[in-house]
Amino acid sequence: MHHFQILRQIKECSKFQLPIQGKKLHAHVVKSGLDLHGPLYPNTLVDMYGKCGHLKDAVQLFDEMPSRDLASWASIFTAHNQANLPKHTLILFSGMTSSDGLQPDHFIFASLVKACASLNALKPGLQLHAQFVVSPFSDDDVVKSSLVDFYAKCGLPDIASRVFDSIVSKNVVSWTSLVYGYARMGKKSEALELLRDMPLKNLHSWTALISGFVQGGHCVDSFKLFNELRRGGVDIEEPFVLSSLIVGSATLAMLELGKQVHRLVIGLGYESSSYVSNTLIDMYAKCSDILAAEKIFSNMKNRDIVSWTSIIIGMAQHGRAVEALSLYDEMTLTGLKPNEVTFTGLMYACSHVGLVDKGRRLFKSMVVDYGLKPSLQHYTCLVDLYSRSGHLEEAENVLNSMPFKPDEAAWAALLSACSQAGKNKTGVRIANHLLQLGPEDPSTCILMSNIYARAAMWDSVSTVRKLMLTLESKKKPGYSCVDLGKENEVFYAGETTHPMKNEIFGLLKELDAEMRKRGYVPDTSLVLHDMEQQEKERQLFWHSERLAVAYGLLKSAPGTSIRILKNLRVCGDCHTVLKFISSIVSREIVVRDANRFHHFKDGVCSCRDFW
DNA sequence: CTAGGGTTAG
Repeated sequence: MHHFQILRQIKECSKFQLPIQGKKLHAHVVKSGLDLHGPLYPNTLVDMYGKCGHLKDAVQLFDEMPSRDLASWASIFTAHNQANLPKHTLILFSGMTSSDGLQPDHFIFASLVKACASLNALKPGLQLHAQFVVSPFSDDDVVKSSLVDFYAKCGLPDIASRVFDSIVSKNVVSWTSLVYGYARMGKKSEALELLRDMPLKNLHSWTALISGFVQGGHCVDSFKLFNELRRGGVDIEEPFVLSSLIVGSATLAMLELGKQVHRLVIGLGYESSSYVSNTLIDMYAKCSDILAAEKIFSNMKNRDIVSWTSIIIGMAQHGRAVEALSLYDEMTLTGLKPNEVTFTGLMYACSHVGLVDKGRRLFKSMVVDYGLKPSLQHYTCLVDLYSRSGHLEEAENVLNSMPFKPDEAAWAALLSACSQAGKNKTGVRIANHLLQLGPEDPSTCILMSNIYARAAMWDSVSTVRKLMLTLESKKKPGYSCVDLGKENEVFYAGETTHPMKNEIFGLLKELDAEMRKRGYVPDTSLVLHDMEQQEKERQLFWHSERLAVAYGLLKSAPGTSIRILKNLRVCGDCHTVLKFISSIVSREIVVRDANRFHHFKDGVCSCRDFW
């Protein structure tokens, strides 16, 4: 074989992702001693390994190269970008200028800017832009296009637009980058206008707009656009856009909508895409249908770390911690390595069933066995674990020795434990830390106020109560949305204008009487204003989740579960009430609040009263 | 030989 033929074949391997054949050709080159003839083989081979996802081989070859030119560096950068290691791309770049003394060309600039874009690394990106402008390559449209994408991803659509204007021959790639930037920042009309004006658009462009809307939280708009895309008869030849829509359904917590997208996935034949299945697992879990999530998971042929992590977190959030932990055991048996996200789910699971030793071992295993660096969130989970199980000293030790500044959640976990264990002295110390930090969660304030009251520190009590009043005025209005399949109904606290107000009120009153017979005592400690007990109880009575439950009971088919989405956390009293109601009416009530899921059934909640 | 746009878990 002539060497140009071999080169062509290696390139074919990169194009069609055939690493095994590529490896054979590599062996052939080595055996024939051909790599001595020119610099093209190593570069082409590095490129091939990178594009086939064999980063290790690419790096090894790169390291063994006697001399490296700009193309070698460009290939190794692409390999790292593609392996989702953009950070390494930037680290390697400093070696390129320092050890090899090379200056970046347009290929290098484009790869580096892409790395900055996926990292959201504004500062290095700005530096590269400055370097690019004064370089001999400053006219290159591809680099400019990568800069448009970079500014779009960094949330700077106006700068993106200025760079876009400087592109001499704009193509579908540069247009799409800008569309994405506008969509993400909620610049709806600009994004739509741009899409309309595009001389050439493809599925890629539509997907950029739709996913941009989802990521910017404008999920309803993303569905509107998708309908437009369908009406326009665009062929959905790849499932990217479907993943975005599934994320959109999950964000909106609209189960029926998610199911509709799922049916479309099946109809278009994308059930086997692991990206799609992974988003479906998460969507069903977030829409409270954990059984459907399990079903997707168990039907998957090739489960990756995201699939396992999604189902583990789903289980943990739905209060099924034991299953979450045994899924982890099953996962490790298959040889898959957990990552930081997996451990977040596992620690969460442990702390919610009080498995202290297990949680401690997992935390250690994360560092020792897998070389992962725990984040603040992991430490907070650890503090939570120790606090809840009464290991107060250990909890405080973690707080004081962890390599992060503890946040409100971490301090509050310990404070709550102090309060329960009657450790007033420690409690006061923790509360003082919190006061300095400026707590933003009303339930943290309640804890602090109680601790100070027990220590007879009335000045501090009054400081905290003042703080609570300012928090109250900044608070988002609470609402609950009950999902009745075809329709959703939103209720705000104290709402008195609903057409079915009388029926709702009547039902709640009936339930209230029955609950009191069964021993319910309203907990008004969270109602702030100075008013009579009766008035406080009346306030609780009109909390949005109760209105939503009553409406759900009136409108839904007997025996079905009632699904409610709440934008804030469920208050302690409503939590008690929902437990009572679930047993009085023998119905399952599933509430997704700002933090987690609560499955109320037969008078108990899956969260075991801790949330 | 080498570069730029759209998808997943906290």
